[in-house]
Amino acid sequence: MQVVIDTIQKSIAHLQLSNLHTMRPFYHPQSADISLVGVLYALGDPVRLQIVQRLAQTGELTCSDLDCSVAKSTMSHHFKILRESGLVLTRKEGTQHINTLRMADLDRLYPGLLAVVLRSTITTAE
Amino acid sequence: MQVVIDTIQKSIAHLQLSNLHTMRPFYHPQSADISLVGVLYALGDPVRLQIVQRLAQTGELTCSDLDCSVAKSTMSHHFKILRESGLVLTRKEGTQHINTLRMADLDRLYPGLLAVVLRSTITTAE
DNA sequence: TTTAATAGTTCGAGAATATCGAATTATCGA
DNA sequence: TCGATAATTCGATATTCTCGAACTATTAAA
Repeated sequence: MQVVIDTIQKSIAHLQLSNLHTMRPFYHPQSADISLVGVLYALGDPVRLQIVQRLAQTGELTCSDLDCSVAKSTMSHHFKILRESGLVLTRKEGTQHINTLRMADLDRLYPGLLAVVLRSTITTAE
Repeated sequence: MQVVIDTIQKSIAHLQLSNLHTMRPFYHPQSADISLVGVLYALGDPVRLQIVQRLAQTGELTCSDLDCSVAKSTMSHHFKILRESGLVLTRKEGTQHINTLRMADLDRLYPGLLAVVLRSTITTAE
């Protein structure tokens, strides 16, 4: 999956130049480049699913807002995958990175998907 | 994810005894044991997503009904994951294993999920 | 009843990905 | 400037994926 994403990113790298002026430090796919399989892949992990569910509740989250049963570096990795799959937007604010759900994009691309995921808000994060 | 599934399977193994008389050769989770994260994990692979999409179109599929760009053993592996996540039911018929979508179970557990997945039937199987 | 053919699984090795702790970068405040 | 905080990157180990080869099971033919 990662090799797939890498390939996609490389092939559309020139399109991302238009985002430079916004100074987002990380790669974020444009709406048109958010693939269903990539989103499902990102959601198919207990930790990441929980992140998304809590993001929907709280609106914003930083890496360390969670009671991390996993290491900090692993958390960073999970947020990277959420970001690069198009689920999450990360912006810098001081020393912390604030993440928000890309609700609008996702609802337009895959209407109902997040709704299903958020409906079962039982923390099935085993 | 696999370690998670293994743990679940082990912990509920005794419950599966009630299915013995149906002579299904493989592990199939009972409806109550189909987890959202497991389903999303199963769907988060290009090959498996395509399998599910084609299953919805054709109703039934065997391992070799697909133009496999992947090896036969890999295909078997993918069907195993679809089966053990609860997405697919596999029954033996002669020498072949016939797979069907567990539509009813999934629609009841996660209404709308398959609909979203099947709506984007553009074969985005990269 | 052998023999061969078909469908699928299992096994072992190498490639890819995940997880962790340690080291590094970046920003803010004293 | 010097720490403190937040998060990423790096290197090593562990898990998972993919493949071809070998194996099992079932059907059909000889």
